[in-house]
Amino acid sequence: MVTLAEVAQHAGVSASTVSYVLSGKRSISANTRQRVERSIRELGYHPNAGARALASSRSNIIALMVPLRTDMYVPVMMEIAIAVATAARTHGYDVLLLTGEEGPDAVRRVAGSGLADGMILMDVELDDERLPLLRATDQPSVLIGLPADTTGLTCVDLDFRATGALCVEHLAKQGHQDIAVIGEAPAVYERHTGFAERTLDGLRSRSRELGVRLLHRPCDGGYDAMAVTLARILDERPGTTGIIVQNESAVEPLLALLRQQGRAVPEDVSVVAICPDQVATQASVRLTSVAIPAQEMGRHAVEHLVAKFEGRGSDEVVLIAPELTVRGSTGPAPTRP
Amino acid sequence: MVTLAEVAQHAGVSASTVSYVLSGKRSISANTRQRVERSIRELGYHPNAGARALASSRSNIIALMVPLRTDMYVPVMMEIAIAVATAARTHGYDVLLLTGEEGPDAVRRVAGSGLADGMILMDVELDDERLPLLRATDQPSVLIGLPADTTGLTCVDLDFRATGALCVEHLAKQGHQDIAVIGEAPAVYERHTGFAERTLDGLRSRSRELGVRLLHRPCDGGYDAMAVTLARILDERPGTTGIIVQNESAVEPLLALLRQQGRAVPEDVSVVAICPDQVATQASVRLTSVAIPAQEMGRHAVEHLVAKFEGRGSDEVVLIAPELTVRGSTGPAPTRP
DNA sequence: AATAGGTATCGAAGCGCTTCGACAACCTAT
DNA sequence: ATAGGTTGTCGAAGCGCTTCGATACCTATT
Repeated sequence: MVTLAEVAQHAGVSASTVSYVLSGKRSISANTRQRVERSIRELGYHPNAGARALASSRSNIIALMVPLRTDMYVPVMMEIAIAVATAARTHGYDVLLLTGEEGPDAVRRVAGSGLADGMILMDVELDDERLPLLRATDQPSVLIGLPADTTGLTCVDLDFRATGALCVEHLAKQGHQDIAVIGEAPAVYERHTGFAERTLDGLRSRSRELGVRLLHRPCDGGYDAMAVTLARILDERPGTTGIIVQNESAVEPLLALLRQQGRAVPEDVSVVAICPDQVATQASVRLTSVAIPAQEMGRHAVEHLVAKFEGRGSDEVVLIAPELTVRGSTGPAPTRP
Repeated sequence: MVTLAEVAQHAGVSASTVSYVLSGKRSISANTRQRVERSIRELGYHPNAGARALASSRSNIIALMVPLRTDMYVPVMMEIAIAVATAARTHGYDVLLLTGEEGPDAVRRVAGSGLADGMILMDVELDDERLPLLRATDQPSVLIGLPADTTGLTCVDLDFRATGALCVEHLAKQGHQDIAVIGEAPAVYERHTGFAERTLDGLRSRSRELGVRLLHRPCDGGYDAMAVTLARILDERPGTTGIIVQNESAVEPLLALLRQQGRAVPEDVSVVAICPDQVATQASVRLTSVAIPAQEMGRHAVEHLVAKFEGRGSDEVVLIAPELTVRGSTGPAPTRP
């Protein structure tokens, strides 16, 4: 392993000079800089991460806590994780992957050991058990998702309330009076996951304002669960003409079932999905949808965290405005025979 | 931040004694050990990761390189990543998430900086550009996936060759003579991804042995691509009665299309999928499938890597035997009218 | 001509831990 | 009673880096 000292010797300067070339924290003459850089290249020098962390008390690592669960939005989670990792690299940080397995203790461990300079938490619940710990340490952090109480926290999320409202609006504008919402798995609501409840909130209040009828039913993914859920919905509200789906793994089963029952999309039923664009465009019907901006969320989270590291941070809630893309699955409500 | 020295003082022992209590590398009297452990608890001490890494030249971190691409198997990748992270924790390691973004340089950077003690590479191509670098460093590593040349490498993978063979066998045994294979996206084959080619290999050689006709077509995910691919297949081989799918995002579109064309599964067409169990059980038809054992692969990879750290490692290729689970999507070939 | 202010570099201290050799203190077998 | 072995503990030396004065030189100002 090549060390700083070896580079210094090779370049004929002192170790501190090499360090300053690397960090740019003091001015170095062009001549010296070039000599040092050349030595670094020739020797194939890489600074030792541990030594660096010890001396500077900064690890240049961001911890990312992803949920262990696999009952929802897996591809989105993955996309966010990759976006975080990629964005972090552009700021000179690496990402440490923490699973839910360890629970809240992971927060303590990471903060205590100086393993990471800060952390990003995904899949935050409304009353998340990690939050008290987070507030207790002075560990800089950013949440992806919105807890009930955001005081003293920085959060990034899609504005799910607005998303719900937007979906209802779009359908109402086309004359749909009876709208059904196919939601996430029941477990997601039982956990009081922020985004699910907020979406529901937006859906309900906007439909109240617009005077349309709304029926919400949670639904596990998969064909069978969807079949049961859809049957119940149509039983309870036979006049349903608009459906909003917020569950990736229910999308395709829903479309298959509607097709099978001879209900045409969008002639008989309009469908709006809340899902990644990839799902919306690859479905058997091009779905009108509100996208989950995974990339953007990951990027924002990293940028806010890095800002905090540099002292320019502020506690703030960043809600990304939803965008509804009209594709082929929505149209005017059929006129009642 | 509490330090070792503070713990030592609090417990009335020397720093080295505390260190030995922590590492267990020298015997410590029960009395002393308890006093030290008590002090650790009372002070809320966490060893500093950087200092530890510097002094011991072990970081207790495993680097995991995931592909950046999102054109295939995203949920599987995520599942493997989580399995790796979880398994790593049980051995006292954390996981650093590296994306493909940085390319092969990441290998150099991680190896050079001592950031990680070893690395796990996912999504290995047959002739992967990271491999020469990996062989050049003495960085312990494990691949998930199989390159063309495995000398000096440790690899873990599902035996995709056997998987292909198994699928053909199952269909042939039921009397299917004309089998179509719906493969991964063309890009996957162009990249020479090991698993895709190996599967194909197994499919081809077994079908040759069994004397059944096999038609392989790559296919991008999504409904439209699937529609085109299926039409071509049925055009070219109208007598096709067995279909093998190796592309998660083609599964549901395929089933929808078959349904739409009035081809019953499994009465008219038998379908075997190569996909995670979750997909197979949640599809609109319970799919006979060969599962991708993501958990097992992640766990194996970590265990082999840890074994290498401890000097018990060996270069070896671990192929996990495929298991075909019969569900409702396969049956005897229809007798030709 | 003397001084102030920059700029470029060095030396040394120290970050918090691991680990090696030393050494008491005790036990056991002669 | 003594040599030889254990066992438990300590002190000190570093691991490779950052960073804080200090210093030496150079240019601009009075």
